[in-house]
Amino acid sequence: MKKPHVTIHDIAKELNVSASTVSRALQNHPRISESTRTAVQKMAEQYNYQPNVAAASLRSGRSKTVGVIVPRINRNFFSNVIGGLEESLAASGYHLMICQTHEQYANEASAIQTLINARVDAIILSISMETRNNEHLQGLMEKEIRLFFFDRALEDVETGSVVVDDKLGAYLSVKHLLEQGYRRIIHVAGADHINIYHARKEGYLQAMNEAGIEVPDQWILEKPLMVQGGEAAFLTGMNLSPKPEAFFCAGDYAALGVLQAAKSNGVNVPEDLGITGFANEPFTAFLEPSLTTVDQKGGVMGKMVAQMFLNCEEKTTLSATCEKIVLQPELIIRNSSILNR
Amino acid sequence: MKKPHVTIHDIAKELNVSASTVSRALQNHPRISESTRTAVQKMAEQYNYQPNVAAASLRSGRSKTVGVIVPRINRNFFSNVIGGLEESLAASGYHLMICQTHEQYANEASAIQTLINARVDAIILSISMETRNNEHLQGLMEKEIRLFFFDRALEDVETGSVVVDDKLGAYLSVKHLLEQGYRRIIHVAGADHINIYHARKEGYLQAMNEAGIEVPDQWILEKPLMVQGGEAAFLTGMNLSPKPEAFFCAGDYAALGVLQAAKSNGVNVPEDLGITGFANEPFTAFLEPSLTTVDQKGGVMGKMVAQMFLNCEEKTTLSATCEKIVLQPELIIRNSSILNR
DNA sequence: AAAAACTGTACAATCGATTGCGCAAATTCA
DNA sequence: TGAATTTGCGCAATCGATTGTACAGTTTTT
Repeated sequence: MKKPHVTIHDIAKELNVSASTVSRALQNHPRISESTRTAVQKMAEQYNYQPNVAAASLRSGRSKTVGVIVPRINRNFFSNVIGGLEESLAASGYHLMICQTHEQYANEASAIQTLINARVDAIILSISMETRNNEHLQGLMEKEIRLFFFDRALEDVETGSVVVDDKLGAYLSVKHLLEQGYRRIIHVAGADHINIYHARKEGYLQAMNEAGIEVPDQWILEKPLMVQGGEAAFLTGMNLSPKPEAFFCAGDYAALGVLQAAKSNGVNVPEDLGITGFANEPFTAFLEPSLTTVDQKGGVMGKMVAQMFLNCEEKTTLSATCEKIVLQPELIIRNSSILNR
Repeated sequence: MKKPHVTIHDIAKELNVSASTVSRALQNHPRISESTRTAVQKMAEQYNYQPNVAAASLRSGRSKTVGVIVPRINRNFFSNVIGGLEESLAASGYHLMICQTHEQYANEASAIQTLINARVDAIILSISMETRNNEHLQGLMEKEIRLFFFDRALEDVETGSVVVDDKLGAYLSVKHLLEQGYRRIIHVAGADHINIYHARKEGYLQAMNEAGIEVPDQWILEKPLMVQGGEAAFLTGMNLSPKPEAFFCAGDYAALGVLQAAKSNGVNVPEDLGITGFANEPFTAFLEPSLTTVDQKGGVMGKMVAQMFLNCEEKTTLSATCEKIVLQPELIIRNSSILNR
């Protein structure tokens, strides 16, 4: 007893008008009389008519869906962004199609193909660690699919983006450490070719520079930003002499690694060693000591990208798509970096 | 310089055959000769032909997308499930369309409508806290859209589901507490009309029962499973006399609330009070003491639902869709529940 | 009053892939 | 050799919505 979907033809037949009139009435086309318009709309309501997106998409070439590509969907930051995107876009009748790259370029390229194939109206992308060029994005230009970056962006692609001011976040974090009295501050850095990690390093260097502190190369430890990377950084760093007084980590998991290593080596945090992270992962609030970190405003970021896309859709000008929004990060000061003296 | 998408007609023209031949060749239709088949496929490859999903969907009525509805996408468990789903389904050429309910029935109903409207091939659902009946699911039957539940399921709907054995998880957790020597164990429970929370309570009761412990009503505290709920439960529970010796919480955040309240009230964990949670949120490993909890196998669950759906797609029998898979949860024993005596 | 402009609607093509039907050529069978 | 079957492929309808064009009837302009 399958009830088929109601079509405009069903409505048309019921009202003795043509399907095109129904279509126009539903779009509030000016050339449809008030009376038939309301009649059609009432009938559509009554039958719970839902337009067939496939048909509309086929004809119009626009699918009312947006593709989202993230490294991993189950990272707190990314799922927050997706949450924000979903809220804003669903309100305007758009759907989300989600792909993960697992930080691999090949997956990213195939996700792009998949989404082109699905005729998405736009792609919202945060590039993988492996991504260093934009070859895989060429197809989008050819097919005139809009592209937006968030958080991790390729510098040389002219397109809209919403990022957080990573340099500022790092700067604030390091400045805070300096104000607390920590001087010899190690930076546990991420892969330098990713814009955000590069920017975090820059912020670190600027803060140190302004404080008149020379940063030797050994103070910058590029590591995988995971617990193990943090542990490794701790061991390497604590072998220096004089010993470092604080670690500014470009990621929370690395900071966690440093913290755990410090504890198991009998180093007191924050008294003997200050630690700050980056990302405001939920667990950071519950660590002991709780971890100072930088919030990247994932939800807000998602909403802003959505808004940027929706703006572009309204004015059909395909230009003006390359607005670049930079959000202010928020330094969240917790116990891992507070020296009471 | 927009390059339009390549269609079967382009390929047909190039090879001087008809579009239908191209279509059949690409589907390995038996009535197409080996030679033209390979010629078509080679040409399709060369032109990087991608079928237009909208057109295929319109004609065939199947969209090659699956709708997923979760309470919140940025909860660790749900994003793990989605990750698992995405991996398995992408491999078979399916896309995911994701909606969140924010635990509200109205949102769930409208998400269903949205997905019906998008002509998804199936809907994979974990119901919201507010959902108590299946009225909003009726439309799916009429439209013959397959439905699968994961984790949170409605008992009275005949459809496939993958859940974790919540009762067992709770049982194992409470049994572990009992083996450690804790006797007066409070249960911080979730809303009882949700199958999973009901099952966790049952597991608790069974373990207590087997240990010959009578559970007075006051030991079961139904609270919102968040930090505040845990704090409230701690305060209520510790007012009992004799004082409880452990808290088994139906959620990790509630357990965190209990833990924090215990600490700020000078109650030592695990010496004076054992605590266990449920869900294996990432932060639980980093608490002090680290929190004993139950892992729900989110990634595996996602993969299994995906597999169940794919199996149904193969054999076009619309029956046999109501297989019910129950996964074994894993008790993760950490420091918050270990009494060394 | 004739011409011009506007209103309201229908017709039909279109988007791209799928598929039932039909037909000719090739092959098998009697 | 003629009939029956099989093979290979094209034609044309179809899915449902959109949209340019046409056209009759009305209203406005000159």
